[in-house]
Amino acid sequence: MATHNAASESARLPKRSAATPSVVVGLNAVIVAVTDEVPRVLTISRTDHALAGGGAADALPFGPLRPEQHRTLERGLRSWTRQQTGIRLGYVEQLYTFGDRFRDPRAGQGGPWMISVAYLALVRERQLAGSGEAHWRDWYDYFPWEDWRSGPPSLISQTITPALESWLTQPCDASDQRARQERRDIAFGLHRTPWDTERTLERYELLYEARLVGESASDVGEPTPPDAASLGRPMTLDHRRILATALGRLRGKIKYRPVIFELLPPAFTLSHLQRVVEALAGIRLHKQNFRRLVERGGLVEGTGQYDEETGGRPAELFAFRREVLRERAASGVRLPGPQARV
Amino acid sequence: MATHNAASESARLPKRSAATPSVVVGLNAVIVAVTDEVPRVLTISRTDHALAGGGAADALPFGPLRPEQHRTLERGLRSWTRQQTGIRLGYVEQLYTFGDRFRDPRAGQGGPWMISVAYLALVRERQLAGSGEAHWRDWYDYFPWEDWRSGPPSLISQTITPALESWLTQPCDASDQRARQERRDIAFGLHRTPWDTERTLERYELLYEARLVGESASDVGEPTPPDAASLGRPMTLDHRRILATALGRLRGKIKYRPVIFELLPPAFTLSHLQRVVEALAGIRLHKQNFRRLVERGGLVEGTGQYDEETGGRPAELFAFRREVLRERAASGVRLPGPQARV
DNA sequence: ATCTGATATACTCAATATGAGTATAAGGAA
DNA sequence: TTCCTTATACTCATATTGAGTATATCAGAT
Repeated sequence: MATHNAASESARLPKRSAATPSVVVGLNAVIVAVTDEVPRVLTISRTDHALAGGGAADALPFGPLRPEQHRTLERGLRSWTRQQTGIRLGYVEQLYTFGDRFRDPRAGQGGPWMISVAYLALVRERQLAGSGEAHWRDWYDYFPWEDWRSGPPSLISQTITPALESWLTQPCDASDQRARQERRDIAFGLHRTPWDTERTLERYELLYEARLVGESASDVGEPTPPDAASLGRPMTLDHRRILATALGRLRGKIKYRPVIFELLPPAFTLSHLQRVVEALAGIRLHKQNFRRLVERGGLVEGTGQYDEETGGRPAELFAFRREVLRERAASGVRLPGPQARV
Repeated sequence: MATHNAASESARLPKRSAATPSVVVGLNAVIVAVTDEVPRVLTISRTDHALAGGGAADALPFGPLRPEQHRTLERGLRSWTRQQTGIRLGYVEQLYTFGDRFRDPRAGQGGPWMISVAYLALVRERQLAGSGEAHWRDWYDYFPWEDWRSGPPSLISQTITPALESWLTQPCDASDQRARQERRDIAFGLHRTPWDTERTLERYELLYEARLVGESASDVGEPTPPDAASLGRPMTLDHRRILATALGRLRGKIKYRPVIFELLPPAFTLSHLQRVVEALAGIRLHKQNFRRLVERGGLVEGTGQYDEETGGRPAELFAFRREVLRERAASGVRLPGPQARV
């Protein structure tokens, strides 16, 4: 079940090709797995010359497109990923193409421009090989404000809201202030606005714009802001922005396409399924209703086998029903609003 | 309301930058407007040297990224569009990056590789200036099987289904045959499978793979297939594939984000709104329920003014409620299943 | 004036879906 | 056995949907 672009990519000759300067295309992978109720992303720690002081920072698996080797963008991505992490990707979907913010500091203004095509990949296991610099990390290490499974994170009320308060009042223009306030309320679910699990990118971009995360300062050569340490691990360049995009996309996608099963073994209990969904969505769900949804929706079928390791009554093992791809409609896992833990 | 990447693009230096060959990045725009219940897309007719025989074919507005001029991908796109069509784009969102299928026939194997970043743009008016080769065209000219507003198109039962039947039986392997049949049924809503308005790309790709559309033959240098004339206007290279992607994405998006208002004037009647949604979705909707959905959902508010030109009882003019962006959730126009015309 | 044919808008009603439970079943450990 | 744990079944009020019917208000014909 790869992306739909397997045989569908393109190009077109420019009218004045002689004048067109070259661009380097980078391929980035956000590789996601869920184990032990923790959504993990594969990152690579290596010294980053682009950072002031040459400090180490996490990066996504990355490599430039090599037209002479890679037959397609996606193949190029798979090849780089295998080289750097040892993982053979299964489900892959294109996320977004990022293109204008960073020119490489070493290359200067005359160097080639880089755009990067980011992909989201979902994997089951977490075997790691490759260069040894690759690590699985809890993605809430990068976005601690996104995990509401134990209720609203105190980080939001303690740190983020106050810090944004001063950002709000920066512009003297009253209408700009109102616009900022509205953005903040929508993004962080303040003032009667509900928390929207999918607005991950909006939230990260707001924090970036307010100069609260590490990257926003280092991008312009300023010192690290005071709250940056509590606002998640920083990443190289804009990789955290790419990660935020991936998180939001995945949270949205599990609601209407059965991609969640790409993260699960062939047989699983309904509780296991629910815990994986909750890990990704960052909220708790009502157990009985979740079962009803998933069973009535025909997403799964019982296998007749049982998992005895649950610590209580044994749970039946279920399997994904592939026929659901035909029956369509909302063949994902619908999520209700967040639910506080009892 | 531009895309969320306004200040969010990226790059990363390759490990071995010396060895990295250059790639040319093309920018494509799918510009959509709806007038008189017809969804239209802006295309450019010009002689296409890439086609065998140098025949003319429709193309999407296109231009290569010029790093020295364009500060971002999106700005490059806006600039090319304005040059070629005279249109200043408003709402723009990135669609997909296509990358592997076509190398330019003129450039040969040694030439630069092209990838193209496609965007979807929604506009209100349809003023045209520019080079004079730009035309607004009914997008169902390109996808005649996608318009179900007058019931299931006879094209599907008369032409497509029989033609796919012979494609089905080509592979001798029985399991391949079953897989093809399932793909066909899901894509075209055959055999108790419902018609899914969003599977536009799957449908086009199926027809392409079955060598029924003009492009699939000309891409491999074969003569035009017999049914190609009835299966929609062909386009240059893979532009029709890009268009199919755009159509599917837009059909999906109007269900959960209020982008539809980008296509409407500031004040509109509910019937007008409904006709625009129907034009895009390609299906008819139940009028009373549509009103209820849109009003109860708080998407619009009455202006107190009336349109007297309806031919019946005057209709109130409504305006989009921007506050809905805060209230979120399903702030689009939900679509039920298709409904046959009476 | 009023009838006809439009379209717009209001209201009804059954079927279904959802949110939030309670009740019962089946394991292990004390 | 009792208690604790997790799994699964069932209930029920409320909200949402699909599919109508009923009424309002215009233009133009009779």
